[in-house]
Amino acid sequence: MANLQDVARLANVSKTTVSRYLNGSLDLPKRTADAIDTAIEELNYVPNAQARRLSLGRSETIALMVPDISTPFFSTFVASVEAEADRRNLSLSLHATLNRREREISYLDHIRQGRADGLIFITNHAGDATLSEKINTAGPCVVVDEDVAATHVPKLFCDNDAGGYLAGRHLALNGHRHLLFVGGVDEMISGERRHKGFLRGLREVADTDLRVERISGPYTVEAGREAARKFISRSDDRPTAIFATSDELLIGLYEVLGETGMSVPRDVSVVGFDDVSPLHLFAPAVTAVRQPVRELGKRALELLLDFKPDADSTLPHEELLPVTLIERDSVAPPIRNA
Amino acid sequence: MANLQDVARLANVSKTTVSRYLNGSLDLPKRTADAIDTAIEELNYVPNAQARRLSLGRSETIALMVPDISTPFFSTFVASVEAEADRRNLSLSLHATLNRREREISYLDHIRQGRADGLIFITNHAGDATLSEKINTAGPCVVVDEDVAATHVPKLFCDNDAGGYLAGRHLALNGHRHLLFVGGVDEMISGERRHKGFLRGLREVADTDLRVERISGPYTVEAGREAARKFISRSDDRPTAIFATSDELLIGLYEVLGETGMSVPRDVSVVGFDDVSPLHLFAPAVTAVRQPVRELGKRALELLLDFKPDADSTLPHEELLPVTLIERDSVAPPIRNA
DNA sequence: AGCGCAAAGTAAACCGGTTCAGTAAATCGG
DNA sequence: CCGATTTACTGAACCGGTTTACTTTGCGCT
Repeated sequence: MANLQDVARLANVSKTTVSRYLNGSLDLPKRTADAIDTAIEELNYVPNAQARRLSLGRSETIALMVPDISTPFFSTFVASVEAEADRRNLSLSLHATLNRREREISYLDHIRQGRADGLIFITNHAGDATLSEKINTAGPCVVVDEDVAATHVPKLFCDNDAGGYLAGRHLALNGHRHLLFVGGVDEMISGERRHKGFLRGLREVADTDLRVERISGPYTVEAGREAARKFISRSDDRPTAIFATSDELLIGLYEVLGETGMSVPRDVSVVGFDDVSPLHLFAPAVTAVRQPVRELGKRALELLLDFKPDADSTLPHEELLPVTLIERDSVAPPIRNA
Repeated sequence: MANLQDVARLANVSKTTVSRYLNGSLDLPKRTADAIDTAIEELNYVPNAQARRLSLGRSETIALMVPDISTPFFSTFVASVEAEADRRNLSLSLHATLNRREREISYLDHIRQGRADGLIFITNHAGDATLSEKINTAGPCVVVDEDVAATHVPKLFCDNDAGGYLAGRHLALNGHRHLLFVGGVDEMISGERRHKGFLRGLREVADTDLRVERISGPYTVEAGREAARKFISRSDDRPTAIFATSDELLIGLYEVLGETGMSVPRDVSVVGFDDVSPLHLFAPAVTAVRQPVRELGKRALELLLDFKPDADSTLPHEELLPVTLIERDSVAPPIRNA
C-alpha cells in the first residue's frame, strides 16, 4: 500500500506539501497539483484513516450504545442516528449492552480510549452511581430516551408525561374508570412519567370513581405475556382497559389475549405506546401513543455535536419531543354489566 | 491524558517494558509489575486505541453494510453480527446504503483506508460490474443474503430455493392451482431462487393445471401494496393464493387486503417469507417461511474471520442456511366456485 | 576464576499521517 | 537595482503506541 511519502516522492515534492494540498491548507500552481494528482492516481493512494486519526486526535466516529438493536424502536433509532452521522461523514460504532451494567460501564471507556469522539447512550436501568459517575467523566455524551439520575449531560426524551396523558384521557373519554397500567420498573423515569401523565389524563375527565391498577416490569414481550396472564387469571372485577406502555409489552399482551380468546376491544380496551411495530395490522389494529423515533435519533446526534451548555445554567439541558395518539380499533366503551 | 511514557516514567521503567508487560509478552518480577500497576492506577491511564491500531496495522473493527437498518430483517441481522463481534472484542462500524450504489462503492474503501479490517456486505442490487470489481479488490469481505455476480468472496445465503419449495408445496397441498408470486426484481438472485423453488414445490404436488403469475418488485411495503391493488383490481379469474416473498411485501399486501375487505384465507390464501416481524399477531396469523436470521449474522462474521479458501477451488465458497415453514392461519383450501 | 546462560530490562525504529516554523526564489514598487 | 513581499514549498517534531535487536547484571557450575 502506497503512503504519503510514496506519493510525495513520485510527485517530486515533500510529504508536507501533499498533505496540506489534500487538506486544502495550501494553494498550489496547476503543474504541481497535477503532478500530485497523477501520483495519487498512479499509486492508487488512499490515506490511512488510523494515522490520520492518531495525528488529529479524533476518531471521526461516534459510539451508540443501546440495550438491544433488534427491537423496532431501537433499530429505527439506530437507523436515524446512522443517517445523520453519515451526513456528517462520521462513522458509527454500534454496541448492544443487553442491559448489562458492566458492558455499559466498559463501553463508556471508548471515548477515553479514543475509539469514539462522543457517545449516545440509552439504558434501561437508571439508578446506578458508578454509571452516572462514569458518564459524567467519560467525555462528550448525551443520554436519550431514559434518564440516568445524577448525570450532568444533555438529555433527550420523548414527552412521556404527555403520552400518558393522551392515553388516559382517551380511555376516560371512552368511559373507562377501572384501568390497568402495564410497564416501567421502579427506577425508570419514563415509566413514572407515563404513569403520572396517565393519571392526570384520566382525572381530567373523570375525577371520581377511578381505579387504576399497575403491573410493573421491563419493556419486554415476556413481561407483556405475564401481565396478560395475571389479568386473565382474575375471574371478576377486571379492569376494562389496559395501557401497555411499549410495543413489546403490547405484543406479549396481544399474544396471550388472543390465545385465551379474549376479544379486543369488546372484552377489554387496549392502548399501546411506541407505535414503531406494524400495530395497524394487528387484530384489531392497536390504538397507540406514537413516539417520534426518527426525530429522536437525529436530534440526539445534533445535541451531541452542536450543543454548547449555558455557563450560567446549573441544571443539565433536557429536551422533550412531542408524541401523538394514533386512534385505531382497540378501544371501545366498556360493556356495562358488572 | 496520561500516555505510556508517563506511566513508564512514574514506574521507573521504559515505555517498552510497560507496553510488553501490558501485552503479556514480558514476564516481570512482582515488584516491577506492581510499580507499573500502581502508576497506571495513579495516572488513570487508558491506552490510546488509535495509536495502537496504527501501530498494529489493524483497526479491530469490522464494517457492516446493509441497505437499511430499520427493517426487522436487517436489524435482527445487525444485532446478531454485533453480538458475535462483541464476543471477539471487535467494534462494529455500521453503514446503511439505502441501496445507493455510490455509497456501496465508497464504503468499500473503508477497508483500504484502514477503517475496518473486513466487511460484511448486503446489497439489494446485484448486477454491477464496478461493484463486483471493487468487492474483489477491497480486501476481506463476505457477501450475504443476496448474491453479487462475478465476485470471488465467500457467500452466505438462506436456502431460498428450499423456502420457495416449502411455500409452493404447502399451497399446492392445500389445493391451490392458480397462484401469484410477488417479489424479486430481475437481477436479484434470491427472488429467482425462491421463484424456482416455488414452481418446483408446486409441480411436485400438482403437475397439470398449474397457473403461476408473478409480480416483480423490490422487497418493500409499497411494492406489496401495489401488488395487492393490482390483484384486487382484477374482478375475475384471480389467483387463489399469494406468496409474498418478504415481510415488507406481506405487510403492504395485508394492509390493502384489509382495507378493501378481502378476507384471508377465505378469499385468498397467503404465505409470507422472512418471518421476522410479529406475523403471528396479524389478522389472521401469517403462514410463512422463516429465515434463520440470527444464525445468518453469526455465521457471516465467522466466515469473514475464520474462512480460509481452498487453494484448489476456483469457485467462491457458498454456504446455504436452512429455512422452515411456520404454519399459521393464512392458508386454506380455495373455495370451489369459479 | 571464568564461562555460559537466564533474567530483566531497554534504545530506537516504525506505523502514516498533520503541522509549526521556516527557507529559497521570484516578483514588485520605487 | 535594492529591499520588501509574496509564492512555493519543506524539515523535523509530534500523535502514542508496538517490536526488534540488543545490553546489562547476577547466578550456577566446573
